[in-house]
Amino acid sequence: MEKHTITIYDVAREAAVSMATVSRVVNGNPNVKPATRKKVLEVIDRLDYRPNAVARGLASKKTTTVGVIIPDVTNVYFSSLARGIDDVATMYKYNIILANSDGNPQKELLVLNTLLAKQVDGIIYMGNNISPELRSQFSRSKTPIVLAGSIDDKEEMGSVHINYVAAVEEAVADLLNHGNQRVAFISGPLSEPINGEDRLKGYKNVLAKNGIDFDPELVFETDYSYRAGEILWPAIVSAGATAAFVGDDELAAGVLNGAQDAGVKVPEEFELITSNNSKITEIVRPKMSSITQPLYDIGAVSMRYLTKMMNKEEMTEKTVELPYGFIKRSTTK
Amino acid sequence: MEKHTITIYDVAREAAVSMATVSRVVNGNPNVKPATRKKVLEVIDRLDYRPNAVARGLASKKTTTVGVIIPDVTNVYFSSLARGIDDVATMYKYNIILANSDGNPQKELLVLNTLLAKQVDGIIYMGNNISPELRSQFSRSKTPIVLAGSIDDKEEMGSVHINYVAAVEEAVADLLNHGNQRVAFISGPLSEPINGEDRLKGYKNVLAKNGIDFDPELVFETDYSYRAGEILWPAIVSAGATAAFVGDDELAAGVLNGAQDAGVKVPEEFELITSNNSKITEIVRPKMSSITQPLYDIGAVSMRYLTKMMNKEEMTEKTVELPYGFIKRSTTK
DNA sequence: ATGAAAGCGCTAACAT
DNA sequence: ATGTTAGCGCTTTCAT
Repeated sequence: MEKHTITIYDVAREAAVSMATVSRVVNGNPNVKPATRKKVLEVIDRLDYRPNAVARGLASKKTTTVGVIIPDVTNVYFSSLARGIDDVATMYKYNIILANSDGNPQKELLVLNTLLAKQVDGIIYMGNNISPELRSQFSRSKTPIVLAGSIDDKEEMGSVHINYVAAVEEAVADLLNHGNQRVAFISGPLSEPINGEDRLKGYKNVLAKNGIDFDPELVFETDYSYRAGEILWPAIVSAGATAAFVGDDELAAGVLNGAQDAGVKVPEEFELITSNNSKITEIVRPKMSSITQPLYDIGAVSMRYLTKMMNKEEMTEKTVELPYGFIKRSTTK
Repeated sequence: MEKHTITIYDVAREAAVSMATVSRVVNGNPNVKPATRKKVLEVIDRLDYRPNAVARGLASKKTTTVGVIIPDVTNVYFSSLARGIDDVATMYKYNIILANSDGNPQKELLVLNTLLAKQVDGIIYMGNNISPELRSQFSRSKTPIVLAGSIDDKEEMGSVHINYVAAVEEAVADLLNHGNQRVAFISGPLSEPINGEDRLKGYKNVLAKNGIDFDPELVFETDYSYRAGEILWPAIVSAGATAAFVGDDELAAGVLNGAQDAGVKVPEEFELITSNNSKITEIVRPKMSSITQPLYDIGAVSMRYLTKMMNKEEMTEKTVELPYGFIKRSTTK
């Protein structure tokens, strides 16, 4: 005999109460006499009853799960955010559905749709380029959404991140102060607002502040891989750069090793500052100086922000800006 | 006026058919006249109808989501597996609920329960130490489970991984062939079967095969962090080791840098082989020789295996063993 | 090929 | 404090 899955009904029958009462004790509703609560709890335990979250979700219209759109879990930058997200999600009794998008607009759209179909209570989006279609889908859906570690150039959506403009200004200023006249700006796609808007703006700002002309030859647009950085050295040399700001750690590690493999002394002959202070910065030699971002916290705060939205609390600010820092290691003088 | 969410009922009414028919076209049931199918599809499009996956799940008892228990997404080893899992999950129309456990038995139990409450169709477990309680919960539940990149010393559950014993044998044999008489065995907790059983067995096997006595002083049990490796050097020196097999890449990077920071020439004075061939192996200098494991594939195959279990297909083997390899870089002669 | 109707397991008024 | 009952939105026999 196949023993059927036991339901709230079974518990009610065994405990000689109504389903409503069982539901109340399961949900911690205070309107239950201690004696009955105890009785119900015993039956639940005896029958090893586990509430069916799907049925619950259908009846209550809340699934206690949130969707997380991530470019690639394999990338420490994103996985650090994801960890922060999951930890506070757990804290608030939520689970996360994690979906990789590769930053591909098509996949993002697809993923968003299945997430909405699954009735997630909220969504956290990571990615640096919100396509127009995605944006319109976002605004059309009434599901709360927050951007983690990403910026919305249109500033329409809730988001948490650091002040990238100011962080880069500070980093490049340091390089300038060491006497470098030609500082390279190395980043991922400039089409991504975080690079093309914020970081580049910070770079131009300090240059202007120091009376140095902006030279397009010093900006290197590439992809985020280690390899991309490694092969960049010849180009950097011919541009005459003596220092560089790099927008990604893996990329920076590539640049660093590329330079050293070419016999260049770091930081004596070439200085470098990277952006994310991930583990890699301490694993390479010399260890890399870096802007510090509270990655875990960005994820955690994003999720916390989302819980507030899901509770329909009033949000004072659309954007929450977390503090960044700067750690000097050995790739800068 | 609040416009209510549109349901299958709305579509049925607008298309002048029954809900059953709408359900059929949505689910690709062939028993629908092309004309009606077309009509329904048009209405679906016009109304922008999206099937509610929760309701579907309740009615069909399948949620098309699988749970993934992961020690820490932030660790590339695991995130690589996760990526493989997600990719094939997507391929088969599943989503994954990702939950971090920190390898903590308590959390694992908690997570497993909420996963089961959410009625996931299957579970993929990563972790190196299945507690007795967890094991009993696993076997009690009728939800399919597979272990990814983990071994089950009891061999009761489906799992996919490489042959750790053989891989270590080969790695250490190489070190021995280079004339090293004292090869250190450095790994995470020996309480984890993958270390204490498999890897250590491989280590002992080659030693025996080469007529070398096993010396407990040469086995270093520590945790998986970079830092743990970095501070290990003095101990390695006093044990008189001239080479080492290391069970984790971050740990290995630490050992490598610790040695070099102490002025030791690698590989001339000290050789090292690591285990996971993650990005880190190429980022440190010298680049590390490593056992190669198809991490992404292990994840992918695990998920594929799970889909088969969920379809109740007959599995010939409980365990699927993927091929490992070996890549010589510059930390070995 | 299509429809009618009975659930799936639970929550949330509403009533008592 | 507790019970009754009507859904939640869909799938799935069973008829026709």
